[in-house]
Amino acid sequence: MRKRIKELLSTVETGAKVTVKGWVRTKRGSKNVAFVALNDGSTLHSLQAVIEVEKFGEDLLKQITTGAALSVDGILEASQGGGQKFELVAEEITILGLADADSYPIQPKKHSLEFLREKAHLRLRTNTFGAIMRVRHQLAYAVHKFFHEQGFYYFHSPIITGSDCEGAGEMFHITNFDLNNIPHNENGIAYEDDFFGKPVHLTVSGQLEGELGAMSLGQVYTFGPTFRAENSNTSRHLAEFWMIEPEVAFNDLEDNMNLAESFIKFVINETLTNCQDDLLFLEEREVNEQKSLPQAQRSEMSLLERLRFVVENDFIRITYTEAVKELLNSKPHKKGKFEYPVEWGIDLQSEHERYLVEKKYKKPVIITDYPKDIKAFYMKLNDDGKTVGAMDVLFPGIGEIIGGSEREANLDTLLVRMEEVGIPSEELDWYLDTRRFGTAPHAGFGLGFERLVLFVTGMTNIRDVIPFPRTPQNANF
RNA sequence: UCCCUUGUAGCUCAGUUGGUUAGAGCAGUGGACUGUUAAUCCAAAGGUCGUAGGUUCAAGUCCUACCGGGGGAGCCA
Repeated sequence: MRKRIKELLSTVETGAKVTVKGWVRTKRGSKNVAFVALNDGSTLHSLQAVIEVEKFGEDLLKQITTGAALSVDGILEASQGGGQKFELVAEEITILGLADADSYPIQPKKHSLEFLREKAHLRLRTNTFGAIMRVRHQLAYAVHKFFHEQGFYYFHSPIITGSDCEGAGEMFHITNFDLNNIPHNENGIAYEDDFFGKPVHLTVSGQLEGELGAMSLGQVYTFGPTFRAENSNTSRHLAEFWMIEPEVAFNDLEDNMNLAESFIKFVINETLTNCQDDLLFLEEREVNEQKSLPQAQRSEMSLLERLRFVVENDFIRITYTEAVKELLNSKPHKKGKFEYPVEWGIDLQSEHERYLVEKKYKKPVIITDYPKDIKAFYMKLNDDGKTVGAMDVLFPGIGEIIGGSEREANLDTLLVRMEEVGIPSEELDWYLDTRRFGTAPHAGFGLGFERLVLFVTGMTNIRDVIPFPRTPQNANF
């Protein structure tokens, strides 16, 4: 019977006859005996198969190359060698699939992440990407677990959206028109002849629909793919990414912050308890990676220390106004080190956020109550008339990991804001109905799933924490 | 989109102020080896130096453009 390696390695029982199927990581050995590291993806660890050369013959052994798929029947025994607890003494070997050694690109050696990015379909077979993907899964599972246990409902906001005024970024257009022959009428493109009868796009946010869910089911969350057609070429942006957006009726900004903080702590803690091997491997990987960096650029804490630190410490909570005051009093500002000048009303730049998070507080920081002019129309206008009930959660190395707010519940105030920003109210009539009928305070936030995975894995490029990244000029696989 | 940086063997890299036939490690191939741990040892093989122009007696090296990669910025999650 086939056993997964993860199961086998957690057993204490030797002498059992088992079948293992997996892919060859390395083969080594001498004249009489060969050792094959088999990995089946269930765990970081490979199982060493011990193969008597005489018993199986040179011809079979030659076919066992890095990347080949094997089925091995054998006896699980305590290992004679030092590198592992157990090994599988082979009794029968079936080659399920060959991997031509000349052309298989993944070698048992260190590859650069850049090279592996070009082989995204095969990089998943490396220790690093196996670990990342298992952690990613654990985080996704933890997201559902957290919300389910807190009484939230998983709410499926649409991927295809017809509202073209969400203002969260450039949108991808969807059409069924023959692009070489787009129908026109006197007003231009004849959208009424297209599939949906009007211009439609891929969603840039499920929030507005999420609010409808919250204003009926009480508390909901979305967790789905999100698309931005921005020409962003950075290590923190993807054209297709996964976003988590909880929305809670009757919550205010403070509740929202509490939810965000406990949520992040919960999901990180789940990986600490369930992904120890993978996290330890990623921690080691990071240490090796940073050896080539000057001391000043290395992280002060190891990966696991950072994760525990986030779980065990309260996030700093300051208002935008306090943050600006802090920046004005900071050394880099006084010495003129900031590229962008600081004054009340500006949108905080990366360098400002970095200073607060990485230099000043050295903790996750929640900044609230931003000037209304630099935030979205749906955020609740504060009593001062100048700021809104927004909150951004900033993480070291990542920047903004969460953006959220208490929503404007008052219809008239919301209409004024929409007019100021230039969003025609007819476009969002359905959304405004939440304020017309039984409006109530409510709040929510959006969390970029890949940014969370970045933080937990210690990776530095967002293209390495999603199986098949989509970025400008790149949609392979 | 802007700024910086980079492109040499399958991979990771070296290649001096421009100078003769471009090197190494790893992988792969052939062989050796008493249970290996990124096994080890020996041997042969592997290159249009990103592409196109230009400067020069001479270009991997200098200049220009384009293409690809990376980092930073903007936009954001």
